[in-house]
Amino acid sequence: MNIVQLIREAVADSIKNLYLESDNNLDFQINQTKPEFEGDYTIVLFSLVKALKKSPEMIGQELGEALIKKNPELFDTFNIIKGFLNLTITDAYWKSLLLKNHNDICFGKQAMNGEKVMVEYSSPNTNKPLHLGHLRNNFLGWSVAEILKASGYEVLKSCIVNDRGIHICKSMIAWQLYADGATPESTHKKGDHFVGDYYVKFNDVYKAQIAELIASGSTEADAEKQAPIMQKTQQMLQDWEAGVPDVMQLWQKMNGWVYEGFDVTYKSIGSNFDKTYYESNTYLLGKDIVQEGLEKKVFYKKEDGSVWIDLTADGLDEKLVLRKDGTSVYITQDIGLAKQKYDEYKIDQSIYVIGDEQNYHMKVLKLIAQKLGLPYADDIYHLSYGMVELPTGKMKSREGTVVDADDIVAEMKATAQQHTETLGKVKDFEANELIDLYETIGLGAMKFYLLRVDPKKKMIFNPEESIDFHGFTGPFIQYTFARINSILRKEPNFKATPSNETFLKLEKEVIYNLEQFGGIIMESAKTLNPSVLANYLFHLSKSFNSFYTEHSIGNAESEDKKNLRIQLSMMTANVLKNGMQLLGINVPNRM
RNA sequence: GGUUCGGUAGCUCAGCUGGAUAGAGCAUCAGCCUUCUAAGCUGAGGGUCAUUGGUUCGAAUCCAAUCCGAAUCACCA
Repeated sequence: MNIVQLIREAVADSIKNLYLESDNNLDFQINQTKPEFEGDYTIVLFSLVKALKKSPEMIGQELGEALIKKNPELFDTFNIIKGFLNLTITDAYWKSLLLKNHNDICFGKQAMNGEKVMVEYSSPNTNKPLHLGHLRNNFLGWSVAEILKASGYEVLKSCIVNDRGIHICKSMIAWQLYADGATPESTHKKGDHFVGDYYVKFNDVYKAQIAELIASGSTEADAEKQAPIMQKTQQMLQDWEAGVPDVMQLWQKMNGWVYEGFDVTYKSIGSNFDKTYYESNTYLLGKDIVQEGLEKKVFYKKEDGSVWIDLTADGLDEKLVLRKDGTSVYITQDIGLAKQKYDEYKIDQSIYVIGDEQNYHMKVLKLIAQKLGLPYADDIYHLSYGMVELPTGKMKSREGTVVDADDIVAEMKATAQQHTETLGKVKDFEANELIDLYETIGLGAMKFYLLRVDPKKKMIFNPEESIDFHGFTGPFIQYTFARINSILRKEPNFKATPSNETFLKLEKEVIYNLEQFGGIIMESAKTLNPSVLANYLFHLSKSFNSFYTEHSIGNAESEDKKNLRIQLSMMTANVLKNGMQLLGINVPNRM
C-alpha cells in the first residue's frame, strides 16, 4: 500500500473516532505539501467544515493530535495553516521503506490480476515505409503494453497489417509499368522504401493524367475515375480478389520486399508483436455477423441489397455495413476481427492504438458491437492519439514532407554520436560498446520525445531543431542513471544496514519521490498515458541530481550517512531503469 | 452545418476528480568543474491560464455562451 492510501485510511479512521458514529465516509483531499510549507502531505480541511460544523483550525488541531497519537510510526508532526493540515511523515517510515525496497527490482510493480488485455498498434500499410507518425504509434503501443504488464495485466501485443486493397495495387501497377524489372537488390534500396517510391510514382502519373483529362474537357470527378492508370488499378484489385495468379504473385513479391524492410525498422526501434493479423486474411470476416445483425433487426437491407445500420438516434449517421455486391467494408472487417481476437484469446479488454482521425470510426465500431449485443462490446477501447505535425502543418506523403522513420532514427543515432564525441568521455569504450551507446541514447531521446506529451494531444515536431539532449529528455535521465552507476561500481560489496541518521532536505526529497513510483505506474495504466511516467522519471532525476551535487555519497560525513545515501542511489537507479523500460527505453551503465 | 478534441511564458509542454503565491524544459541573462561523470547544479527575467458571464468560502480546473484552431461526418482503408 502506498503512503497516500495509508494516510487516507488513518485520516478516515480518526475522523470517524472523533466525530462520527455512523459509517458514512466524508470526502477529503490529500495533496503533496507545497515546498513553501513544512510537511510532506496535506489534508485539505474545507470539505469537512460543513459536515462537522466546526472551524477548520479546530478540526485540524483535533485531527492532527489524534493522527499522531494513533499512528506514531507514521506521523511525526503537524501544522495548520488556514484550512490546510500539513503532516510530516516520520524518518523511521521513510528509512524502513528505503531499507526494504532499495534493492528490489520489482518495486512499484503489481501482482498479476488475472485479466488479459490485447493492445493493437502499429498497423502499417504495405505500400510505403513507416514515418514519424508510426513511430509515435509504435512507442505508445509498446509502452502502454509494458505499463499494463507492470500493473498486473497479462498483455498481448498485436498488429494488423493492411496488406491489400486499392492502395496496395497502386504501387503494384506503378512497378509493373515503370520499374522495368528493378528490385530492392538491384537498386540497393530497402524494400519498403523501394515499394514506397512506386506508390509516389503512381500518384505523380495519376495527377498528370487527371490534369490532362481536365484540360481536354473532363470534369474533375470524371477525370479521377477515367484516368487510365486508375482504371488499371481498379482492374488489378478485381483480379486480386479473383485470385489471378500473376497478380497474386506480384502482390506476394512486393509485400515480401516491404516486410523485409519493416523487419529492419522494427528491429532498429525495438518493437515486436505477439500476434500479427493480415488484412488479406481478415477482410472477409464479419459477414456472418452482418447476417446475425439482420436477423436481430439491428441492421436493415435497402432495396439495392446493401445493408445498413441507423445510428441517428445516437447522434451519428446511417452507416453502410455491407455493399450491394455483398462485399464487406472497413467497419465490417473490424467487427469481424474484434470477434476473432476475442474468440481466439478470450481477452478481457481490447485496446486499439489508432490516430484520432479515426475517432468517429471507432465510436461506430463500438456502438455496432454494443447494439449487436456482442459480449466484448464494452471492452473495446480506442486509445486515440494526436497526429505528429510539422511546423508547416500536416505531413503529406504525396508532397514529400513526410519524416521517414528510418531517417529520423539514423539521424538521432548520429546526433548522439556527435554529442558524445564532443564531450569526450568515452575514450576507453570498445567499438561495439560505442555503437550500443549511440543507439541507446539516440533512440532514448527519440522515444522520450514522443512519449513525454499527452498521447491524445497532437504534437509538433520541428526537424530543424533536432531533438534535445538536455533538460526534459531521455538522455538526461539516462545520464542520471549512468552517474549513479559510476558510484555504485565503486561499492561492489555494499550491504545495507538500518540507519540512525535523519534525512536532510534533499535526501528526503529523493525518497519522497521514489515512494510514488507504484502509484505512478497505476495512474499511467489507468489513463493509458505513458507521459505521466515520463514526467515522473524526469522529476525524480532532477531531485536526485540536486541531491548529488550538494552531498557526497562516496565520501559522506559518516559511514551511516554513506550507507543511507547508497541505499537512496540504488533505489533511484532501480526505479529509473525500470521506469524507462516501461517507456521502451534502455539506460546505459556508462555514458 | 452536426459531432469530437484542443487554446496555459517567445517556443514545446505539465497542471484540469475545484484548494495555499500557476510549474518544467528550451531559448535569454548571471553564477558553479584540483574532490563521486558539468548530457549536471544554483539563480534571474518572462503569464489577462483565448474572451465573457455563472456556480462557491475558493476556479487554469466545473457550467454556459462567444472567438480561434484541428479532426471527422465515403459503397477508401
